[in-house]
Amino acid sequence: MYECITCYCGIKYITQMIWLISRWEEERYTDGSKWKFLEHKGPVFAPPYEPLPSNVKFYYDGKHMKLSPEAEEVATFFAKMLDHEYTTKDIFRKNFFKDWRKEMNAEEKAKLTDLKKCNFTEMSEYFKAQSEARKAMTKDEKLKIKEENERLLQEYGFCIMDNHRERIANFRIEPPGLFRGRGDHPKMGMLKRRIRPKDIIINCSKDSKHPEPPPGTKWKEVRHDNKVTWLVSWTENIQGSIKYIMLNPSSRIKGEKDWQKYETARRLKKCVDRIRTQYHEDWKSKEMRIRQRAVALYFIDKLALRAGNEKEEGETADTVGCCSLRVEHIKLYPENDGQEYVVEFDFLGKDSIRYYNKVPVEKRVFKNLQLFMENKEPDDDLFDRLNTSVLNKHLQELMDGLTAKVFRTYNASITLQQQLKQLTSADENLPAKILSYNRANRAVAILCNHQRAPPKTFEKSMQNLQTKIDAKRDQLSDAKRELKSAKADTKCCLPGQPCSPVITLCKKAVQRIEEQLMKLEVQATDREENKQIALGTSKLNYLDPRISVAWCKKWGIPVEKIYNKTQREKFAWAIDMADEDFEF
DNA sequence: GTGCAGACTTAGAAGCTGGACG
DNA sequence: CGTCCAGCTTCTAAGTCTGCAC
Repeated sequence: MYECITCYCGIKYITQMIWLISRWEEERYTDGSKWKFLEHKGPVFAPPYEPLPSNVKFYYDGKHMKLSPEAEEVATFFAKMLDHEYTTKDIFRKNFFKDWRKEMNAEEKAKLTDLKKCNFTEMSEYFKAQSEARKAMTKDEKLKIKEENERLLQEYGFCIMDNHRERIANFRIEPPGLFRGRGDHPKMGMLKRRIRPKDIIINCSKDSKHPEPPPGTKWKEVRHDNKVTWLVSWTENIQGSIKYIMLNPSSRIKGEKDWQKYETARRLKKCVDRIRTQYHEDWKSKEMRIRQRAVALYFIDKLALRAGNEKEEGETADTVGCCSLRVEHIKLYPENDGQEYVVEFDFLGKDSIRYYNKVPVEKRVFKNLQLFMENKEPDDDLFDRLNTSVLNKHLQELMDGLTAKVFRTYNASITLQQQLKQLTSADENLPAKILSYNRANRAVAILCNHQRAPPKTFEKSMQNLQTKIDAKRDQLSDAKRELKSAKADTKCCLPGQPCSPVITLCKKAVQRIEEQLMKLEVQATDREENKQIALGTSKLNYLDPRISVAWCKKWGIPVEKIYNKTQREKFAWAIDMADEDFEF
């Protein structure tokens, strides 16, 4: 018996033949519909607020004060974050206090006027104790919770879309709390409201069994829009944007889209030379807007910058992408460290991650940049005649489906392919090949500027690893010594004659330890090189998985070595279809 | 063109867990 | 058998891009 591998329906089949036509080859809709049938159970709401036990006290100006449940709940959000840097930031505190006051009753409002006089430490201690208690639970208790989670997952975590039972990505509604923006976000600390059934729009097919709202409540709306893929939506109160519940990356609908994305990038591969020639030409255009477009496109292509949409000032952190670069974000050096025409980039990109890079550029680009910056203030737009919509309209004319982000996908994937070719050598063993893979992955992560905060435990874990390596070295020299003495003892290990069993054993031991040592050393190198670089984002979003699958097949590397279970599920389509000669 | 809503992808951090290790 | 931490999972913010109204 074979269980269905194309979704989570659990149907058992007698033969595997059924998958000769895999789900990736099922017929696709041509009219813009995303599905014909959609049935699900709706979202899981955040658990209701549980008031604190009466012995956990809040103090204002040193004096105990009993808070109303509404005010108390918001206070606990702050208390839970007390150890976080956020709560020391002025904007966070100001926003929090303003929103907290809105939840207070008249009496509280009159009394609580200064956040500095609020003492949340007992609350904070209480939550810490709770989390300790959770950790200290018995196996049985933990198992119970696990089973309950599993039950919830089985009931709410799946939907039926067309003929498949699909996993839902985020079936739980975001619980209320304090907004944590990234970087210098002007709204950090604001209260994220609790979402109620009357905020929720349900999307499902007419002929499905509609999800029921909790007893005594109503949905905002139930609609049947098969031109979109979401199951549930609501409007969030911080930015007023819409949030969605959608399917897991393993689903047909996400997988097909992902596949399509890489196919678009492969089409770019076929015409990228032509496009490059054209923008080189356009640097000479007599129209300023065309020159700006051409220089911006050059950056997007060469440096894998994001498009850079305009953002509403004061609503979000001040971050930029290519089209929204300002004069203050670049510096020009006619000559720098022996190189000519160097541009220094220094700006905050998505998630307020700093992009810093010094790159030599063509003379024409350099001269154009000088021209664009003439008579401008530091906070003026570098490309004042350009925005993402103009740029994307132009790209659309160059190739069907071409937008700025396709360049990132294309350059990431082509870099991986080329790096793998360059770095993999046939005579290396498995750990070394995997190191090569990670290095190729790393080259892409650096190109895309995927950074992470160095893990808090980095230094320590590096030290631990070094200790292990030292121990392994000692072990190796011991093993070698033993081998030597074994040889001396038996004397005869003549050519052509089998060694004594003792010697064979010793030799095997040495070999095994050498391999273990090698593995540890490789691990140390890998980790050191990875200190501030995040590989996950590029692996998940930019690298055509078929390149990796082909590489694995070519070198006989089990795909599990580079993709964990979740990743294999997401990339099932690629694992299904790529053979070792796949070329991006 | 511009502004905005909407839908969807991309992103790093936080939280959790299971397997290695003493 | 308990501890610890790396790797995985979850979370949700922050982008991109399209389409529509004016």
